[in-house]
Amino acid sequence: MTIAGDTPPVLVARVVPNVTGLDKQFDYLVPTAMHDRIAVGSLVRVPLHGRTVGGWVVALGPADPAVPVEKLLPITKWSSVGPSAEVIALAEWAERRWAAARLRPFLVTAGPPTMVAALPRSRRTVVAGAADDVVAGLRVTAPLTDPLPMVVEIVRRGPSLVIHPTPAAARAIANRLRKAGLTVAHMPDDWAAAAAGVDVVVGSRAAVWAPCPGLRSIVVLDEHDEALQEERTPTWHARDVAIERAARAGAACVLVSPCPSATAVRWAGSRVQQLSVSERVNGWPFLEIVDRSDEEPWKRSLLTSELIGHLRDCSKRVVCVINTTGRARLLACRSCRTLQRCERCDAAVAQGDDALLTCRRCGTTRPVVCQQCGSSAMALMKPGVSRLQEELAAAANRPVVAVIGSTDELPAGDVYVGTEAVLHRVRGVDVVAFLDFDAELLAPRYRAGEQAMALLVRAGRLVGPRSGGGRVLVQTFVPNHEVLQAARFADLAPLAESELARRRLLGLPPFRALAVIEGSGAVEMASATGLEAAPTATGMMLRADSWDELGAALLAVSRPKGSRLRVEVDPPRA
DNA sequence: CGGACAAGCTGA
DNA sequence: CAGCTTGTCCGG
Repeated sequence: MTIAGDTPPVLVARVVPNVTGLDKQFDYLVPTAMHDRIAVGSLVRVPLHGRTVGGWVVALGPADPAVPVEKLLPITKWSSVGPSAEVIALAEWAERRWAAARLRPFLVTAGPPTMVAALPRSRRTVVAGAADDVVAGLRVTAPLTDPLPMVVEIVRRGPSLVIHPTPAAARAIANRLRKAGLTVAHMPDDWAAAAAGVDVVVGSRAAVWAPCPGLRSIVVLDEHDEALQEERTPTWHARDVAIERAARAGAACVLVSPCPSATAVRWAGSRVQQLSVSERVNGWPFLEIVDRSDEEPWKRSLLTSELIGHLRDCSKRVVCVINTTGRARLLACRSCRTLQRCERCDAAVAQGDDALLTCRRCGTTRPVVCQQCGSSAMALMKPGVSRLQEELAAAANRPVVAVIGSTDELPAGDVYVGTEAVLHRVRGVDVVAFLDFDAELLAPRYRAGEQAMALLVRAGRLVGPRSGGGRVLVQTFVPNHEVLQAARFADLAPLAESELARRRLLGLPPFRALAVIEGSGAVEMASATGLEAAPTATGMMLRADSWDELGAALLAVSRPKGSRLRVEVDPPRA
Protein backbone atom coordinates (compact mmCIF):
# COMPACT_ATOMS: atom_id res chain seq x y z
CA MET A 1 0.00 0.00 0.00
CA THR A 2 1.33 3.44 -0.92
CA ILE A 3 0.13 6.63 0.60
CA ALA A 4 -0.27 9.65 -1.69
CA GLY A 5 2.40 12.21 -0.92
CA ASP A 6 4.54 9.61 0.73
CA THR A 7 6.69 9.00 -2.35
CA PRO A 8 7.04 11.64 -5.11
CA PRO A 9 5.83 10.52 -8.57
CA VAL A 10 8.62 8.83 -10.49
CA LEU A 11 9.26 10.41 -13.89
CA VAL A 12 11.35 8.42 -16.33
CA ALA A 13 12.99 9.80 -19.47
CA ARG A 14 13.97 7.73 -22.48
CA VAL A 15 17.25 9.12 -23.78
CA VAL A 16 19.04 8.73 -27.13
CA PRO A 17 22.76 9.19 -26.34
CA ASN A 18 24.67 11.44 -28.72
CA VAL A 19 27.26 8.75 -29.34
CA THR A 20 27.95 7.52 -32.86
CA GLY A 21 27.65 3.79 -33.30
CA LEU A 22 25.48 3.34 -30.25
CA ASP A 23 22.00 2.92 -31.67
CA LYS A 24 20.16 2.28 -28.41
CA GLN A 25 17.93 4.19 -26.06
CA PHE A 26 18.19 4.15 -22.26
CA ASP A 27 15.88 5.07 -19.41
CA TYR A 28 16.87 7.52 -16.68
CA LEU A 29 15.22 9.02 -13.65
CA VAL A 30 14.27 12.67 -13.95
CA PRO A 31 15.31 14.34 -10.67
CA THR A 32 12.44 16.29 -9.12
CA ALA A 33 14.40 19.54 -9.46
CA MET A 34 14.45 19.08 -13.25
CA HIS A 35 10.76 18.21 -13.72
CA ASP A 36 9.85 21.66 -15.03
CA ARG A 37 12.78 21.98 -17.46
CA ILE A 38 12.90 18.55 -19.00
CA ALA A 39 10.57 17.96 -21.92
CA VAL A 40 10.53 15.64 -24.91
CA GLY A 41 13.34 16.99 -27.11
CA SER A 42 15.44 18.42 -24.29
CA LEU A 43 19.20 17.99 -24.51
CA VAL A 44 20.60 16.42 -21.35
CA ARG A 45 23.73 14.83 -19.99
CA VAL A 46 23.47 11.31 -18.62
CA PRO A 47 25.79 8.75 -17.04
CA LEU A 48 26.53 5.86 -19.37
CA HIS A 49 28.95 3.04 -18.73
CA GLY A 50 31.09 5.07 -16.38
CA ARG A 51 31.21 8.31 -18.36
CA THR A 52 28.86 11.20 -18.96
CA VAL A 53 27.46 11.73 -22.43
CA GLY A 54 25.03 14.12 -24.06
CA GLY A 55 21.70 12.98 -25.40
CA TRP A 56 18.12 13.83 -26.27
CA VAL A 57 15.01 13.03 -24.27
CA VAL A 58 12.68 11.29 -26.71
CA ALA A 59 9.94 10.18 -24.32
CA LEU A 60 8.77 10.97 -20.80
CA GLY A 61 6.49 8.93 -18.61
CA PRO A 62 5.92 6.94 -15.46
CA ALA A 63 8.35 4.14 -14.65
CA ASP A 64 7.87 0.87 -16.46
CA PRO A 65 6.55 -1.51 -13.77
CA ALA A 66 8.65 -4.32 -15.25
CA VAL A 67 11.91 -2.48 -14.57
CA PRO A 68 12.75 -1.77 -10.94
CA VAL A 69 13.27 1.95 -10.43
CA GLU A 70 16.34 1.25 -8.31
CA LYS A 71 18.17 0.15 -11.48
CA LEU A 72 17.75 3.58 -13.09
CA LEU A 73 20.35 6.32 -12.84
CA PRO A 74 19.32 9.95 -12.65
CA ILE A 75 19.88 12.48 -15.45
CA THR A 76 23.03 14.45 -14.59
CA LYS A 77 22.14 17.80 -16.13
CA TRP A 78 19.70 19.62 -18.33
CA SER A 79 21.75 21.16 -21.16
CA SER A 80 19.57 22.89 -23.70
CA VAL A 81 16.21 23.46 -25.27
CA GLY A 82 15.84 20.93 -28.08
CA PRO A 83 13.49 20.02 -30.91
CA SER A 84 9.76 19.96 -30.17
CA ALA A 85 7.91 16.74 -29.43
CA GLU A 86 6.39 17.00 -32.94
CA VAL A 87 9.83 17.04 -34.52
CA ILE A 88 10.93 14.09 -32.36
CA ALA A 89 7.91 12.17 -33.63
CA LEU A 90 8.79 13.21 -37.19
CA ALA A 91 12.32 11.89 -36.66
CA GLU A 92 10.85 8.57 -35.50
CA TRP A 93 8.82 8.45 -38.69
CA ALA A 94 11.94 9.23 -40.77
CA GLU A 95 13.93 6.54 -38.97
CA ARG A 96 11.51 4.01 -40.42
CA ARG A 97 10.97 5.71 -43.78
CA TRP A 98 14.70 5.58 -44.57
CA ALA A 99 15.35 2.37 -42.58
CA ALA A 100 17.96 4.18 -40.55
CA ALA A 101 17.74 2.01 -37.41
CA ARG A 102 18.94 5.04 -35.46
CA LEU A 103 17.46 8.34 -34.46
CA ARG A 104 20.69 10.20 -33.78
CA PRO A 105 21.38 11.60 -37.26
CA PHE A 106 17.89 13.15 -37.42
CA LEU A 107 18.16 14.59 -33.91
CA VAL A 108 21.55 16.15 -34.68
CA THR A 109 20.00 17.79 -37.75
CA ALA A 110 16.89 18.94 -35.88
CA GLY A 111 18.64 20.22 -32.77
CA PRO A 112 20.29 23.55 -32.05
CA PRO A 113 23.88 23.96 -33.33
CA THR A 114 24.93 25.27 -29.90
CA MET A 115 23.27 24.90 -26.51
CA VAL A 116 20.26 27.13 -25.94
CA ALA A 117 19.76 27.92 -22.25
CA ALA A 118 16.59 29.96 -22.75
CA LEU A 119 14.52 31.07 -25.70
CA PRO A 120 14.44 34.74 -26.65
CA ARG A 121 11.12 36.58 -26.95
CA SER A 122 8.87 35.63 -29.88
CA ARG A 123 9.17 38.00 -32.83
CA ARG A 124 6.15 36.80 -34.73
CA THR A 125 4.20 39.56 -36.48
CA VAL A 126 1.84 37.74 -38.81
CA VAL A 127 -1.40 36.36 -37.47
CA ALA A 128 -2.73 33.22 -39.07
CA GLY A 129 -6.13 33.76 -40.62
CA ALA A 130 -8.12 30.58 -40.86
CA ALA A 131 -10.24 31.95 -43.72
CA ASP A 132 -7.44 32.44 -46.23
CA ASP A 133 -5.41 29.29 -45.82
CA VAL A 134 -2.58 28.54 -48.20
CA VAL A 135 -3.49 26.09 -50.95
CA ALA A 136 -1.29 23.03 -50.65
CA GLY A 137 0.06 21.42 -53.79
CA LEU A 138 2.49 21.86 -56.64
CA ARG A 139 3.26 25.19 -58.27
CA VAL A 140 4.94 24.73 -61.64
CA THR A 141 7.06 27.76 -62.42
CA ALA A 142 9.62 28.45 -65.15
CA PRO A 143 13.41 28.40 -64.70
CA LEU A 144 13.58 32.20 -64.65
CA THR A 145 10.54 32.80 -62.43
CA ASP A 146 11.34 34.77 -59.28
CA PRO A 147 9.68 32.76 -56.50
CA LEU A 148 9.77 35.59 -53.94
CA PRO A 149 6.32 37.13 -54.55
CA MET A 150 4.74 33.70 -54.14
CA VAL A 151 6.76 33.01 -51.00
CA VAL A 152 5.82 36.37 -49.45
CA GLU A 153 2.15 35.76 -50.19
CA ILE A 154 2.28 32.35 -48.47
CA VAL A 155 4.34 33.54 -45.52
CA ARG A 156 1.95 36.41 -44.81
CA ARG A 157 -0.74 33.84 -43.99
CA GLY A 158 1.02 32.29 -41.01
CA PRO A 159 4.30 30.90 -39.65
CA SER A 160 6.18 29.13 -42.41
CA LEU A 161 9.23 27.12 -43.27
CA VAL A 162 10.90 27.97 -46.57
CA ILE A 163 13.43 25.48 -47.91
CA HIS A 164 15.82 26.06 -50.78
CA PRO A 165 18.33 23.37 -51.89
CA THR A 166 21.25 25.83 -52.02
CA PRO A 167 22.48 27.43 -48.78
CA ALA A 168 23.52 30.62 -50.62
CA ALA A 169 20.09 30.97 -52.23
CA ALA A 170 18.41 30.31 -48.88
CA ARG A 171 20.43 33.10 -47.33
CA ALA A 172 19.50 35.46 -50.16
CA ILE A 173 15.81 34.61 -49.72
CA ALA A 174 16.09 35.22 -45.97
CA ASN A 175 17.52 38.68 -46.63
CA ARG A 176 14.82 39.53 -49.15
CA LEU A 177 12.06 38.40 -46.78
CA ARG A 178 13.55 40.63 -44.09
CA LYS A 179 13.44 43.54 -46.53
CA ALA A 180 9.79 42.69 -47.14
CA GLY A 181 9.18 43.41 -43.45
CA LEU A 182 8.89 39.86 -42.14
CA THR A 183 10.71 38.49 -39.11
CA VAL A 184 13.07 35.79 -40.33
CA ALA A 185 15.16 33.07 -38.73
CA HIS A 186 17.94 31.86 -41.00
CA MET A 187 18.95 28.30 -40.27
CA PRO A 188 21.02 26.92 -38.74
CA ASP A 189 22.40 30.05 -37.00
CA ASP A 190 19.03 31.41 -35.81
CA TRP A 191 17.77 28.16 -34.25
CA ALA A 192 16.80 29.80 -30.96
CA ALA A 193 14.95 32.63 -32.71
CA ALA A 194 13.08 30.07 -34.80
CA ALA A 195 12.13 28.09 -31.69
CA ALA A 196 10.89 31.26 -30.01
CA GLY A 197 8.67 32.11 -32.96
CA VAL A 198 9.18 34.19 -36.11
CA ASP A 199 7.16 34.74 -39.27
CA VAL A 200 9.37 32.58 -41.43
CA VAL A 201 12.22 30.11 -40.97
CA VAL A 202 14.48 29.85 -44.02
CA GLY A 203 17.29 27.46 -44.81
CA SER A 204 18.59 24.62 -46.94
CA ARG A 205 17.48 20.99 -46.59
CA ALA A 206 18.24 20.62 -42.87
CA ALA A 207 15.86 23.50 -42.15
CA VAL A 208 12.94 21.17 -42.85
CA TRP A 209 13.67 19.95 -39.28
CA ALA A 210 13.79 23.45 -37.83
CA PRO A 211 11.51 24.54 -34.99
CA CYS A 212 8.55 26.60 -36.14
CA PRO A 213 5.80 27.00 -33.54
CA GLY A 214 2.35 27.44 -35.03
CA LEU A 215 3.52 26.12 -38.40
CA ARG A 216 0.98 26.92 -41.17
CA SER A 217 2.92 26.10 -44.33
CA ILE A 218 6.11 24.60 -45.69
CA VAL A 219 7.42 25.84 -49.03
CA VAL A 220 10.00 23.71 -50.82
CA LEU A 221 11.63 25.66 -53.63
CA ASP A 222 13.28 23.87 -56.56
CA GLU A 223 11.69 20.69 -55.37
CA HIS A 224 13.41 18.77 -58.21
CA ASP A 225 16.92 19.59 -56.96
CA GLU A 226 18.93 16.60 -55.80
CA ALA A 227 20.63 18.72 -53.15
CA LEU A 228 17.42 18.28 -51.13
CA GLN A 229 18.48 14.72 -50.43
CA GLU A 230 21.11 13.89 -47.84
CA GLU A 231 23.98 12.08 -49.56
CA ARG A 232 25.10 10.10 -46.53
CA THR A 233 22.87 7.38 -45.09
CA PRO A 234 20.17 7.81 -43.98
CA THR A 235 19.44 9.38 -47.37
CA TRP A 236 16.43 11.42 -46.26
CA HIS A 237 14.87 13.86 -48.69
CA ALA A 238 13.67 17.28 -47.52
CA ARG A 239 10.68 17.17 -49.89
CA ASP A 240 9.39 13.94 -48.38
CA VAL A 241 10.03 15.18 -44.85
CA ALA A 242 8.19 18.41 -45.69
CA ILE A 243 5.16 16.54 -47.01
CA GLU A 244 4.97 14.38 -43.88
CA ARG A 245 5.64 17.22 -41.46
CA ALA A 246 2.97 19.42 -43.01
CA ALA A 247 0.45 16.58 -42.98
CA ARG A 248 1.11 15.91 -39.29
CA ALA A 249 0.87 19.59 -38.38
CA GLY A 250 -2.24 20.25 -40.46
CA ALA A 251 -0.17 22.75 -42.43
CA ALA A 252 -0.02 23.30 -46.19
CA CYS A 253 2.90 21.87 -48.13
CA VAL A 254 3.73 23.83 -51.28
CA LEU A 255 6.25 22.32 -53.70
CA VAL A 256 7.66 24.74 -56.26
CA SER A 257 9.64 23.80 -59.35
CA PRO A 258 9.98 24.52 -63.05
CA CYS A 259 10.54 20.78 -63.59
CA PRO A 260 8.82 18.91 -60.76
CA SER A 261 9.90 15.37 -59.92
CA ALA A 262 7.55 12.48 -60.64
CA THR A 263 7.19 12.16 -56.87
CA ALA A 264 5.90 15.72 -56.59
CA VAL A 265 3.54 15.34 -59.54
CA ARG A 266 2.04 12.18 -58.14
CA TRP A 267 1.74 13.64 -54.62
CA ALA A 268 0.00 16.77 -55.91
CA GLY A 269 -2.54 14.95 -58.06
CA SER A 270 -4.96 17.62 -59.23
CA ARG A 271 -3.59 20.30 -56.87
CA VAL A 272 -1.34 21.85 -59.52
CA GLN A 273 -1.02 25.54 -60.35
CA GLN A 274 0.53 26.40 -63.71
CA LEU A 275 1.86 29.70 -65.02
CA SER A 276 0.14 31.41 -67.92
CA VAL A 277 1.45 30.58 -71.39
CA SER A 278 3.28 33.89 -71.72
CA GLU A 279 4.88 33.60 -68.29
CA ARG A 280 6.03 30.11 -69.25
CA VAL A 281 7.47 31.09 -72.60
CA ASN A 282 9.26 34.12 -71.20
CA GLY A 283 10.54 32.15 -68.25
CA TRP A 284 12.19 29.45 -70.31
CA PRO A 285 15.52 30.07 -72.06
CA PHE A 286 16.02 29.62 -75.77
CA LEU A 287 16.91 26.00 -76.45
CA GLU A 288 19.01 25.32 -79.55
CA ILE A 289 18.90 21.63 -80.42
CA VAL A 290 21.72 20.41 -82.65
CA ASP A 291 20.74 17.17 -84.33
CA ARG A 292 23.84 15.02 -84.78
CA SER A 293 22.00 11.98 -86.13
CA ASP A 294 22.64 12.84 -89.78
CA GLU A 295 26.41 13.22 -89.35
CA GLU A 296 28.59 10.82 -91.27
CA PRO A 297 29.49 8.23 -88.64
CA TRP A 298 33.24 8.41 -89.33
CA LYS A 299 33.28 12.18 -89.07
CA ARG A 300 31.39 12.45 -85.84
CA SER A 301 32.83 15.16 -83.67
CA LEU A 302 31.64 16.88 -80.54
CA LEU A 303 32.51 20.19 -82.18
CA THR A 304 29.51 20.85 -84.40
CA SER A 305 29.41 23.88 -86.68
CA GLU A 306 26.72 25.45 -84.46
CA LEU A 307 28.99 25.16 -81.44
CA ILE A 308 32.00 26.51 -83.34
CA GLY A 309 29.88 29.49 -84.38
CA HIS A 310 29.32 30.40 -80.72
CA LEU A 311 32.93 29.69 -79.77
CA ARG A 312 34.25 32.08 -82.43
CA ASP A 313 31.95 34.90 -81.37
CA CYS A 314 34.28 36.69 -78.97
CA SER A 315 31.43 38.74 -77.52
CA LYS A 316 29.99 35.57 -75.97
CA ARG A 317 30.96 33.77 -72.80
CA VAL A 318 30.49 30.05 -73.43
CA VAL A 319 30.37 27.10 -71.05
CA CYS A 320 30.74 23.62 -72.51
CA VAL A 321 29.53 20.65 -70.48
CA ILE A 322 30.77 17.12 -71.00
CA ASN A 323 30.41 14.43 -68.38
CA THR A 324 33.64 12.65 -69.18
CA THR A 325 36.68 13.49 -67.08
CA GLY A 326 40.30 12.95 -68.06
CA ARG A 327 41.40 12.78 -71.70
CA ALA A 328 39.23 9.94 -72.94
CA ARG A 329 36.87 7.26 -71.66
CA LEU A 330 37.19 5.08 -74.78
CA LEU A 331 40.10 4.74 -77.18
CA ALA A 332 40.82 2.79 -80.36
CA CYS A 333 44.11 2.16 -82.14
CA ARG A 334 44.51 4.37 -85.19
CA SER A 335 46.45 1.77 -87.15
CA CYS A 336 44.64 -1.53 -86.38
CA ARG A 337 41.34 -0.06 -85.02
CA THR A 338 41.34 -2.31 -81.94
CA LEU A 339 39.33 -0.98 -79.04
CA GLN A 340 41.76 -0.62 -76.14
CA ARG A 341 40.99 -2.95 -73.25
CA CYS A 342 42.55 -3.95 -69.96
CA GLU A 343 45.15 -6.72 -70.30
CA ARG A 344 44.06 -8.15 -66.96
CA CYS A 345 40.26 -7.91 -66.82
CA ASP A 346 39.26 -7.02 -70.38
CA ALA A 347 37.26 -3.90 -69.49
CA ALA A 348 37.68 -0.84 -71.72
CA VAL A 349 40.56 1.38 -70.58
CA ALA A 350 40.39 5.13 -70.15
CA GLN A 351 43.05 7.79 -70.49
CA GLY A 352 43.32 10.15 -67.53
CA ASP A 353 45.01 13.52 -67.21
CA ASP A 354 48.32 11.67 -66.72
CA ALA A 355 47.95 10.25 -70.27
CA LEU A 356 48.36 6.64 -69.08
CA LEU A 357 45.77 4.01 -69.99
CA THR A 358 43.93 2.95 -66.84
CA CYS A 359 41.33 0.27 -66.33
CA ARG A 360 38.37 1.80 -64.54
CA ARG A 361 37.36 -1.60 -63.19
CA CYS A 362 40.56 -3.11 -61.76
CA GLY A 363 42.92 -0.13 -61.78
CA THR A 364 45.63 -1.72 -63.96
CA THR A 365 47.73 0.90 -65.76
CA ARG A 366 49.82 0.76 -68.91
CA PRO A 367 51.50 3.25 -71.25
CA VAL A 368 49.73 4.29 -74.46
CA VAL A 369 50.48 1.20 -76.50
CA CYS A 370 47.98 -0.84 -78.52
CA GLN A 371 47.54 -4.30 -77.07
CA GLN A 372 47.21 -5.69 -80.62
CA CYS A 373 49.85 -3.98 -82.79
CA GLY A 374 52.00 -1.91 -80.46
CA SER A 375 51.13 1.41 -82.09
CA SER A 376 50.84 4.43 -79.83
CA ALA A 377 48.49 6.47 -82.04
CA MET A 378 45.00 6.43 -80.54
CA ALA A 379 41.66 7.74 -81.72
CA LEU A 380 39.72 9.15 -78.80
CA MET A 381 36.26 7.66 -79.24
CA LYS A 382 34.86 9.31 -76.14
CA PRO A 383 36.97 12.36 -75.39
CA GLY A 384 36.97 13.97 -71.96
CA VAL A 385 37.39 17.44 -70.51
CA SER A 386 41.20 17.57 -70.84
CA ARG A 387 41.24 16.61 -74.51
CA LEU A 388 38.27 18.83 -75.37
CA GLN A 389 39.95 21.82 -73.80
CA GLU A 390 42.64 21.56 -76.52
CA GLU A 391 40.14 20.96 -79.32
CA LEU A 392 37.85 23.76 -78.20
CA ALA A 393 40.74 26.21 -77.82
CA ALA A 394 41.88 25.42 -81.36
CA ALA A 395 38.37 25.85 -82.76
CA ALA A 396 37.56 28.96 -80.75
CA ASN A 397 40.89 30.63 -81.36
CA ARG A 398 40.82 31.89 -77.77
CA PRO A 399 41.83 30.37 -74.42
CA VAL A 400 39.60 27.72 -72.86
CA VAL A 401 39.56 27.03 -69.12
CA ALA A 402 39.15 23.39 -68.12
CA VAL A 403 37.20 23.13 -64.86
CA ILE A 404 38.28 19.98 -63.08
CA GLY A 405 36.27 19.29 -59.94
CA SER A 406 38.16 21.23 -57.29
CA THR A 407 37.24 23.95 -54.87
CA ASP A 408 40.02 26.33 -55.95
CA GLU A 409 39.28 29.77 -57.28
CA LEU A 410 37.98 29.48 -60.82
CA PRO A 411 40.46 31.05 -63.29
CA ALA A 412 39.01 33.96 -65.23
CA GLY A 413 38.05 33.21 -68.81
CA ASP A 414 35.40 33.52 -71.46
CA VAL A 415 35.19 29.88 -72.50
CA TYR A 416 34.99 27.04 -70.02
CA VAL A 417 34.76 23.29 -70.35
CA GLY A 418 33.95 20.92 -67.52
CA THR A 419 31.60 18.33 -66.17
CA GLU A 420 28.15 19.48 -65.05
CA ALA A 421 29.78 20.73 -61.84
CA VAL A 422 30.95 23.70 -63.92
CA LEU A 423 27.34 24.92 -63.96
CA HIS A 424 27.59 25.55 -60.22
CA ARG A 425 30.77 27.55 -60.51
CA VAL A 426 30.36 30.11 -63.27
CA ARG A 427 27.98 33.00 -63.70
CA GLY A 428 27.22 35.63 -66.30
CA VAL A 429 27.20 33.28 -69.27
CA ASP A 430 25.70 33.72 -72.74
CA VAL A 431 25.78 30.14 -73.98
CA VAL A 432 25.74 26.80 -72.18
CA ALA A 433 26.51 23.95 -74.59
CA PHE A 434 25.90 20.32 -73.67
CA LEU A 435 28.36 18.55 -75.96
CA ASP A 436 26.97 15.06 -75.42
CA PHE A 437 23.54 15.52 -73.89
CA ASP A 438 22.54 11.93 -74.70
CA ALA A 439 24.90 10.76 -71.96
CA GLU A 440 22.46 12.46 -69.54
CA LEU A 441 19.23 11.84 -71.38
CA LEU A 442 19.80 8.14 -71.92
CA ALA A 443 21.80 7.37 -68.78
CA PRO A 444 20.96 4.00 -67.20
CA ARG A 445 19.27 5.56 -64.18
CA TYR A 446 15.54 5.59 -63.78
CA ARG A 447 15.52 9.32 -63.07
CA ALA A 448 17.74 10.17 -66.06
CA GLY A 449 14.94 12.13 -67.74
CA GLU A 450 14.21 14.37 -64.79
CA GLN A 451 17.91 14.79 -64.05
CA ALA A 452 18.52 15.86 -67.65
CA MET A 453 15.64 18.33 -67.42
CA ALA A 454 17.10 19.74 -64.21
CA LEU A 455 20.37 20.37 -66.08
CA LEU A 456 18.51 22.33 -68.75
CA VAL A 457 16.87 24.40 -66.02
CA ARG A 458 20.20 25.12 -64.36
CA ALA A 459 21.75 26.06 -67.69
CA GLY A 460 18.77 28.26 -68.49
CA ARG A 461 19.23 30.20 -65.28
CA LEU A 462 22.87 30.81 -66.16
CA VAL A 463 22.17 32.19 -69.62
CA GLY A 464 19.04 34.17 -68.73
CA PRO A 465 15.97 34.93 -70.81
CA ARG A 466 15.70 34.54 -74.58
CA SER A 467 15.17 38.29 -74.84
CA GLY A 468 18.71 38.81 -73.52
CA GLY A 469 20.24 36.56 -76.18
CA GLY A 470 20.93 33.62 -73.86
CA ARG A 471 21.21 30.19 -75.48
CA VAL A 472 21.23 26.64 -74.21
CA LEU A 473 22.76 24.49 -76.93
CA VAL A 474 22.12 20.76 -76.83
CA GLN A 475 23.96 18.32 -79.11
CA THR A 476 22.02 15.09 -79.44
CA PHE A 477 21.18 12.10 -81.59
CA VAL A 478 17.60 12.11 -80.28
CA PRO A 479 16.30 15.63 -80.99
CA ASN A 480 12.70 14.51 -80.58
CA HIS A 481 13.23 13.16 -77.08
CA GLU A 482 10.28 14.21 -74.93
CA VAL A 483 12.54 15.98 -72.43
CA LEU A 484 13.98 18.19 -75.17
CA GLN A 485 10.58 18.85 -76.68
CA ALA A 486 9.12 19.76 -73.29
CA ALA A 487 11.92 22.25 -72.60
CA ARG A 488 11.74 23.65 -76.11
CA PHE A 489 8.01 24.38 -75.93
CA ALA A 490 8.08 25.29 -72.22
CA ASP A 491 5.35 22.74 -71.59
CA LEU A 492 6.12 19.95 -69.15
CA ALA A 493 2.64 18.53 -68.66
CA PRO A 494 2.85 15.83 -71.37
CA LEU A 495 6.29 14.80 -70.13
CA ALA A 496 5.05 14.49 -66.55
CA GLU A 497 2.18 12.32 -67.69
CA SER A 498 4.30 9.93 -69.73
CA GLU A 499 6.97 9.79 -67.03
CA LEU A 500 4.37 8.76 -64.46
CA ALA A 501 2.92 6.16 -66.82
CA ARG A 502 6.38 4.69 -67.35
CA ARG A 503 7.17 4.64 -63.64
CA ARG A 504 3.88 2.90 -62.93
CA LEU A 505 4.50 0.31 -65.64
CA LEU A 506 8.05 -0.42 -64.51
CA GLY A 507 7.21 -0.49 -60.80
CA LEU A 508 9.45 2.46 -59.89
CA PRO A 509 8.99 5.29 -57.38
CA PRO A 510 6.71 7.00 -56.64
CA PHE A 511 4.54 3.91 -57.25
CA ARG A 512 6.86 1.42 -55.58
CA ALA A 513 9.73 1.78 -53.14
CA LEU A 514 13.41 1.10 -53.84
CA ALA A 515 16.51 0.52 -51.75
CA VAL A 516 20.03 -0.63 -52.54
CA ILE A 517 22.31 -2.62 -50.26
CA GLU A 518 26.01 -2.43 -50.92
CA GLY A 519 29.04 -4.09 -49.39
CA SER A 520 29.89 -7.61 -48.28
CA GLY A 521 26.89 -9.54 -47.02
CA ALA A 522 24.51 -7.59 -49.28
CA VAL A 523 23.15 -10.74 -50.91
CA GLU A 524 22.47 -12.43 -47.55
CA MET A 525 20.78 -9.39 -46.10
CA ALA A 526 18.69 -8.83 -49.23
CA SER A 527 17.35 -12.38 -49.14
CA ALA A 528 16.71 -12.15 -45.39
CA THR A 529 14.28 -9.27 -45.96
CA GLY A 530 12.07 -11.50 -48.09
CA LEU A 531 11.59 -8.59 -50.50
CA GLU A 532 11.89 -8.69 -54.26
CA ALA A 533 15.63 -8.43 -54.86
CA ALA A 534 17.84 -8.13 -57.94
CA PRO A 535 21.61 -7.86 -58.22
CA THR A 536 23.15 -4.61 -59.46
CA ALA A 537 26.73 -3.85 -60.52
CA THR A 538 27.74 -3.17 -56.93
CA GLY A 539 25.15 -4.74 -54.66
CA MET A 540 21.49 -5.61 -54.41
CA MET A 541 18.39 -3.64 -55.35
CA LEU A 542 15.27 -4.21 -53.25
CA ARG A 543 11.71 -3.33 -54.11
CA ALA A 544 8.52 -3.13 -52.11
CA ASP A 545 5.02 -1.84 -52.69
CA SER A 546 5.43 1.02 -50.24
CA TRP A 547 8.09 2.83 -48.25
CA ASP A 548 6.41 1.52 -45.11
CA GLU A 549 6.77 -2.07 -46.17
CA LEU A 550 10.35 -1.49 -47.35
CA GLY A 551 11.40 0.23 -44.12
CA ALA A 552 9.74 -2.36 -41.91
CA ALA A 553 11.37 -5.26 -43.80
CA LEU A 554 14.82 -3.67 -43.68
CA LEU A 555 14.56 -2.87 -39.97
CA ALA A 556 13.28 -6.35 -39.12
CA VAL A 557 16.40 -8.17 -40.31
CA SER A 558 19.59 -8.06 -38.31
CA ARG A 559 22.69 -7.34 -40.32
CA PRO A 560 24.97 -10.34 -40.77
CA LYS A 561 27.80 -9.82 -38.30
CA GLY A 562 31.12 -8.74 -39.69
CA SER A 563 29.39 -7.28 -42.72
CA ARG A 564 30.19 -3.74 -43.83
CA LEU A 565 26.85 -2.83 -45.31
CA ARG A 566 25.43 0.37 -46.62
CA VAL A 567 21.66 0.54 -46.96
CA GLU A 568 20.25 3.34 -49.09
CA VAL A 569 16.51 3.79 -49.20
CA ASP A 570 15.41 5.79 -52.26
CA PRO A 571 18.99 5.57 -53.58
CA PRO A 572 20.08 8.88 -55.10
CA ARG A 573 22.15 7.24 -57.85
CA ALA A 574 19.92 4.37 -58.94
C1' DC B 1 31.45 4.68 -29.20
C1' DG B 2 34.65 2.86 -25.59
C1' DG B 3 35.61 -0.12 -21.68
C1' DA B 4 35.65 -4.88 -19.85
C1' DC B 5 36.63 -9.21 -20.36
C1' DA B 6 37.53 -13.73 -22.63
C1' DA B 7 39.90 -16.38 -25.93
C1' DG B 8 43.89 -17.18 -28.77
C1' DC B 9 48.84 -16.79 -29.90
C1' DT B 10 53.80 -16.34 -28.65
C1' DG B 11 58.13 -16.79 -26.34
C1' DA B 12 60.74 -18.26 -22.29
C1' DC C 1 52.06 -18.00 -17.69
C1' DA C 2 52.83 -12.96 -18.50
C1' DG C 3 52.11 -9.99 -22.35
C1' DC C 4 49.89 -8.88 -26.24
C1' DT C 5 46.23 -8.86 -29.96
C1' DT C 6 41.55 -9.64 -31.47
C1' DG C 7 36.72 -10.22 -30.91
C1' DT C 8 32.32 -9.84 -28.56
C1' DC C 9 29.33 -7.86 -25.47
C1' DC C 10 27.06 -4.15 -23.12
C1' DG C 11 25.59 0.28 -21.29
C1' DG C 12 19.53 2.15 -18.07
